[in-house]
Amino acid sequence: MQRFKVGEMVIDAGAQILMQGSNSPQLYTALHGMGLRYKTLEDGRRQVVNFVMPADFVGLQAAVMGEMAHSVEASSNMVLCVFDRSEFWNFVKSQPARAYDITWLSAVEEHFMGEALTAVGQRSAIERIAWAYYKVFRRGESLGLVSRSRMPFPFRQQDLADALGLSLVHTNKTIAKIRERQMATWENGALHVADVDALAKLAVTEREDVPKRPFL
Amino acid sequence: MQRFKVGEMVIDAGAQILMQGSNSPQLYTALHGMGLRYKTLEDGRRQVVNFVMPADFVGLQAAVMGEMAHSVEASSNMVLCVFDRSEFWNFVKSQPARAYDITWLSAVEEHFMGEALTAVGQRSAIERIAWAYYKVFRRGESLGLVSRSRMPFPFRQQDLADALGLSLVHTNKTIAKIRERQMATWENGALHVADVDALAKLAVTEREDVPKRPFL
DNA sequence: CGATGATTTGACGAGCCTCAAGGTACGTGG
DNA sequence: CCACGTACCTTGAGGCTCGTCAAATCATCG
Repeated sequence: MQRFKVGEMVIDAGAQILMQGSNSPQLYTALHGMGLRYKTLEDGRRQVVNFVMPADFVGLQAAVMGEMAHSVEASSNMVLCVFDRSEFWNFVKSQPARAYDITWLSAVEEHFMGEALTAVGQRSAIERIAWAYYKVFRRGESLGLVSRSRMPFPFRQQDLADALGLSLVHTNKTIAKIRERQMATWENGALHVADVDALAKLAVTEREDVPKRPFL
Repeated sequence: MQRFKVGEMVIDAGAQILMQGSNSPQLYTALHGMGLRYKTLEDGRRQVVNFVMPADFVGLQAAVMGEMAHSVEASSNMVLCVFDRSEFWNFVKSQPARAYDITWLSAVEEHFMGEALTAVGQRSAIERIAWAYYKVFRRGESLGLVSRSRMPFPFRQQDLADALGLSLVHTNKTIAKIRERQMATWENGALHVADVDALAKLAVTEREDVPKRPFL
């Protein structure tokens, strides 16, 4: 896989990595830092579709479907591993095992989107936030980002609001409720989870394993 | 592809095809009729994740990830083309072009889920229903199911409500509004679209092409 | 024709959104 | 070092969208 690594890219917080509708010649794997995937409607409303964490693959959609259906931007400073798309694609096409990995990635992503859809469609505000905290935290654990129940979570409340289909104000008040219940706090870009089980219960989720992702 | 066809399966309306959490040895392609994909929470809430239409592939998730993340059931009588999973998988692995198709399918599905998430997360009730109508209708067109602006849509209002994260009652009232606005009607299992452009505008969508899907 | 399931309608209340203002932290320039 | 601007978080008040409850209408079917 290293053969197709073109280089590393360092990105400042707030910078765009990929634009909705674009067809970039590069693919990336996040190495450090976190970011956002989001779609924008014509009238400006924004849906955050997922958070980008280390080991995530970025740009697959453009590679497969021709153009990106969402934008990607950095929320913290990030380091990305850069691949050349055409090279990469030839490689994948010639190696069934790799094609399988790609499908796998896509399926995992789809699986997550289904869960997110369920969260936004069915859960109340407090359940959604508990769900998001829980998901993020479990993901962080599997990536080794958690120490003493704390992990970096360098987003704004507005980002979480846009991810969960809530207003900023209501998100803020709901975060406060979860803090008061002593389940989790989120301050200064760090998420501290005091009671994972309580979170999971409030979120109405069964404790399932975080799906492994092939690392490219 | 035909080599791996094990047979055809005829299913009555209301029957389960796949269960959430199961790991069926079969894969299907829908040939006739329509169905639902949905996830259920422990407390009974249900999120309809997508509608199954002819040419849709069913069971890919279980094939790739080990088990289904959602259930699938028939809403009308259906005819499915049945494949044996293990055979199928060997075949795909040995044929890069087919592997590509599978990846493509998965990517298209992911793309749709992103749109659905955006709809449920950002749009108001009437926008969501307009969006759903619009999506379904365009999809129907591309499948040749539409004649004189009508297409079969054999679902209950409860199904649409669960797809869009709305209550049954509010869905019903919102459907009535769209009917009053003379944009579309939905009665007796058929969707009649009177003004596609008005629907698209109400839905705040740009008119994009329906992604083609490889047929297996 | 009763029984079951889907659609429809009305009344009422709650959850969430919008508007508005104030607070805090941080960086920049005078 | 302080004034000022900016970005983000916090809090309060009021109102609208949407959910819940309830019951009526309608269709299908044994």
